[in-house]
Amino acid sequence: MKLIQIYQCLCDETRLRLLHLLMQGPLCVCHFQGILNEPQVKISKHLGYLKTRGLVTASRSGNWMIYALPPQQKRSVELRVNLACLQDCVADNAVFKRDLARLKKLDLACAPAQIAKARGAVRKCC
Amino acid sequence: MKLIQIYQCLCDETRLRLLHLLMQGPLCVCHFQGILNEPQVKISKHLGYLKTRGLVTASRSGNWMIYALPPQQKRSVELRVNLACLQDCVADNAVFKRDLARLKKLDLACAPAQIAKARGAVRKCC
DNA sequence: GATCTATATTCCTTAAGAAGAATGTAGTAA
DNA sequence: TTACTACATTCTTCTTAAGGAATATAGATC
Repeated sequence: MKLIQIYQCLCDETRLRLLHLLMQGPLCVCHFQGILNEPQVKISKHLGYLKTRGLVTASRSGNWMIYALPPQQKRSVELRVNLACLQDCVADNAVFKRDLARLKKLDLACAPAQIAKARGAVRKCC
Repeated sequence: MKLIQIYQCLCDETRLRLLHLLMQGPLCVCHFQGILNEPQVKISKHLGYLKTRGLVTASRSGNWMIYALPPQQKRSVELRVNLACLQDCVADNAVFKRDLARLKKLDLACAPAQIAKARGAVRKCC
């Protein structure tokens, strides 16, 4: 069942944090590293786990891999409902709030690669 | 985090079916056996898993163990939201609908022990 | 006390998952 | 070509989990 796979993705804190951040828009691996402050392997493997189960998509942009949630119209009902649910549940959580705060700071210094490129932002954003 | 434990409970189909049935009210192990058509060990162990993580409560009534969701006011926000979410997600699923149908049939022949007792129902309900 | 019933626990096997170290790779820059 | 950057994969170790067979236990019945 598809639903089970969603729950499997949701039962690890690192993955919850990744998904939570992705709800704000696409990001590349180095952004996650900076925000979560976790080693690259760990981030990369969890993103792979999410990708295998269809919860995120990946696309390359130069050296960067851009991860994103599937486009709205492609999200299953189960995914949509559970993402909303997740957001409710972690709204007051310190870790998740800090992640969001860091994301906002990051956005000022360095937008996601897609956007950064469009803006002609500095190359070495990560 | 408490939320993770909830998701851990939700990522097995058997446990989803158990929780889904419990949303209709308390049940004992033999009821689950009949409805899910799964061996006793399996049911019992999954109920134990749920109990350890606080998603269900257990109380003895004679030979029977009655399992139930925690009373409404004792359910965490996370649990409440996720149970509602689960109910939405499986509403159209054949397996879960069949479980509900069987539960209703079961109720006619043999109410949960608590109720059965109160009604003076036949002893050997399981 | 002996037996039966409903349920739990233990033991075993197998598989999946998490984490880190080391290494590989695709694309960029010089 | 060489070197660098961002990321992925492989290998190993450890832990958790699932399922079934066999056995144990608590309470009811005789």
